[in-house]
Amino acid sequence: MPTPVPTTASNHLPPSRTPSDPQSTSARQSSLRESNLGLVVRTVYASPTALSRAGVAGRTSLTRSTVSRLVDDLVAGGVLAELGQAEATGRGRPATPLVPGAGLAALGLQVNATYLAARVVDLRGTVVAERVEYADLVSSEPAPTLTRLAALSTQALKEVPGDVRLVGAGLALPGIVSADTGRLLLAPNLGWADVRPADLVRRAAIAGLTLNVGNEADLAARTVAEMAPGRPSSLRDFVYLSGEIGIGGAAIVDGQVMQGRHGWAGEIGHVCVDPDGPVCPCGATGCLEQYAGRRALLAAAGLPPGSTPAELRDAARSGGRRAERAVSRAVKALGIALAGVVNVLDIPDIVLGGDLGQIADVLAPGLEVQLRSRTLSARWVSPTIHTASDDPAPGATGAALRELSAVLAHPAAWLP
Amino acid sequence: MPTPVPTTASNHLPPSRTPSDPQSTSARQSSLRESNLGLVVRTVYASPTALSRAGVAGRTSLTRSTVSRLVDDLVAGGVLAELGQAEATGRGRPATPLVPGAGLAALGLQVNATYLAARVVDLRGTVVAERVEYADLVSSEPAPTLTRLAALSTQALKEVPGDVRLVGAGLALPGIVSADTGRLLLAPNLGWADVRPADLVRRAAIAGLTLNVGNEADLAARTVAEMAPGRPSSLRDFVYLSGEIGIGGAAIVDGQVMQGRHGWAGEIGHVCVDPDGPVCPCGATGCLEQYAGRRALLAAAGLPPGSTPAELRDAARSGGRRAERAVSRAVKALGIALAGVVNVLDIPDIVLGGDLGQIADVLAPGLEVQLRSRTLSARWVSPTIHTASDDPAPGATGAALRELSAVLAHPAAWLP
DNA sequence: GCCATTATGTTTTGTAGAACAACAAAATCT
DNA sequence: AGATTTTGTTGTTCTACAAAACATAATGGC
Repeated sequence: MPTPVPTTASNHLPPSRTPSDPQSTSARQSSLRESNLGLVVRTVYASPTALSRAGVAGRTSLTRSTVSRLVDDLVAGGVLAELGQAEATGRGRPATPLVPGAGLAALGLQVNATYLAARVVDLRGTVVAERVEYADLVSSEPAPTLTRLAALSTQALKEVPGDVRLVGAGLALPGIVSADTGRLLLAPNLGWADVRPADLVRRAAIAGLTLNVGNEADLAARTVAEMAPGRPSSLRDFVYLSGEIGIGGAAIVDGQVMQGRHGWAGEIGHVCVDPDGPVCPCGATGCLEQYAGRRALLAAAGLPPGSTPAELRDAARSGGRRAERAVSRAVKALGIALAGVVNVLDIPDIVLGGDLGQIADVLAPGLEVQLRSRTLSARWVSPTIHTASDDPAPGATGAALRELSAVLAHPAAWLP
Repeated sequence: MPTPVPTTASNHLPPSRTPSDPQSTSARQSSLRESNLGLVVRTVYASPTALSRAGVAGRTSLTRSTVSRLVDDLVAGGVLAELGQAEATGRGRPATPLVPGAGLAALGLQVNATYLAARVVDLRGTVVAERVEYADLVSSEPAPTLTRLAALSTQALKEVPGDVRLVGAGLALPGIVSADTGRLLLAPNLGWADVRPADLVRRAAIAGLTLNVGNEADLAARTVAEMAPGRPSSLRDFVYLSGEIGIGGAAIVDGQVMQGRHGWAGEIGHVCVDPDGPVCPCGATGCLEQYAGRRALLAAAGLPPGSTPAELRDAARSGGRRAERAVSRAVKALGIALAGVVNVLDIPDIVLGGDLGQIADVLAPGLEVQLRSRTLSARWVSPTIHTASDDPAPGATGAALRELSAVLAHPAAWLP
């Protein structure tokens, strides 16, 4: 059974607001060590090839002796591991390659309108265990749904080897979330409002850990920003669009999710695209969702509500007139909304995920044209559309990644 | 004459991108000291009342002895000063009040469509010297304009007492700026493109310092975020709108200007408000500027192009039909654009500056209604409109503040 | 095959900076 | 006047890193 870490599990989440000053707390000797532990860990994790102690010393400006001391502790704590086989590297004593440890992992859960998912991901980015269950959760009840999710989680946890320690549990939700109180304020498509998931999930189903909730798009965007824990992808700044029934979004700046004042940033789905457009359940008019959300797209294309995004894409590609019109209407709306975002945020890379990722190839060309003509910065940097990999439940992975990132940020808390 | 600091003057600007990891460089003993020096400085500066050494020790978790050592060095370097008179504070040995030093100051310059300005601001926020010259700089020539600015700067520097050390020089420009190369890429209203101001201003006019350029709205927003160097105002997160001929903007998150990928974030003036709206010189259609920029407002109100914002406001308040219509058209456009920004950034506080600040009282009521109906978060946090204080050249002050903030961030670099 | 060379990793010693504790200073309260 | 209280200073101890010497384990030249 995975062993929870009671002393540190509750306070390992970064504060809900991004800290402005580098160190707002006093620095003592131990902070030095903590900072350098983090530096060593991040250096090893970020490197595409396995580094040795000397390699880490070369990349950081630490000495070999210091790195050695720190690495020894990190290996003992399971954050790093020594790869036994020394690869032949020319002259000199062969190096001991260092890799992320496999002894620490995190649990990521997700509730979406069409599925439930539970995943356990370790520090290497390996999915240790996984359960996904498809279901229609539109206008569902929170309690029974979360009970089903807990069952999935329990099943997944049974598959986790006994020597793996769980460091945290996260839950991705498609709605407005108050991370500090652990409350889901509103999830229009689930029909949920003011729910505290931690109260409805048995503690045993999450290995006794505190359950940290988060917005689905924010967490899914993490899977784009990091290919594995601590290993940044080539995109450091991008806007992620999560197309489902509604449209969620997140802005990633320098690899970090932009939270905003309350953690509600990224609600691109309700940017106004046309003041005279259709009324949105949110109360405003002409919201992006009313043009590029799943329901709006399928309805405009004349497809039955149960159709898949792939069917829409195929219809548009094979010359279906209504499908083509629906797509070009969505492209225009996305172009207006995203151009505004690019102008305001200065982030010219857009990643399409969820439904929008699946129809990205019919959206991207027109969208790039729109963005080039509507963004001020296009004359210097051309906006680019990317497609997210089609993970069945990116929010679950992202929730686990968020928990694991706490280990990389402050490894000292997880050392014996 | 002010003495430049050659060894540190060139590299005291924060990197153009916000650093993601707290310490990406190795921490040694000296980093500890640097960090704590910064902590002490920020604690003293941020406090509304003068703190003693013991007071600082109480607020930070440093010991009195450590604070004492650090404060002694900071006083010697001019970053802090001891206030002679000990105020009676009850029992015990009277405390020595610590205040920001007056020995360090920065130069802030500004070029705008209607004026040139030069200011010297010290660490206490006192304007040591100032020159403002009004002029019509629409479609002007960069070289002669910057020569006039240099003359203003030279005059202002003459007024600076000899014992004041200048730590940096900044220039606020109304356009797209590439901070790392020191280049103004485009300033539509000045008619400037691809200008390197540092090449056109004599070094003597900026006391031999390197001239750091910045966007006017970004820098003006700093004057709202800080009432004095290191003293944060009550607003920690807000969107600043700088209404001039064009409309510039900046988003401030936790007291820091959001830069974006290239430092071009905040271009709210070119957010699309109506896809079928008028064509904008930028190439897009229905940009906010076409509704709420000065020219658009005056034209819609039927006032001559040379009119002031105050005249427009008075016309609208005294029942001028066309003026009223112009204002309500601008309110609607601002509402749509700002609602999008609030939805994406989760920053419900808006500060109106420049022309928009002057007509804020006729804009604010309607604008708040618009925002309440168009933002998703309004049901939990009501969006609020604020007005910036009517500083004649907020960009110049902000440019100086940015230079001074480098001293507060890394005081060690300025100690003897 | 043996020894120089080279790079990795460990041990030892030195040092900087903060905590801790004791003390000196300067006021108020009784 | 003496006890009390708070501020600021002066040693001493402790911790973590740097620097340098040393140990280790490979390759390469003869």
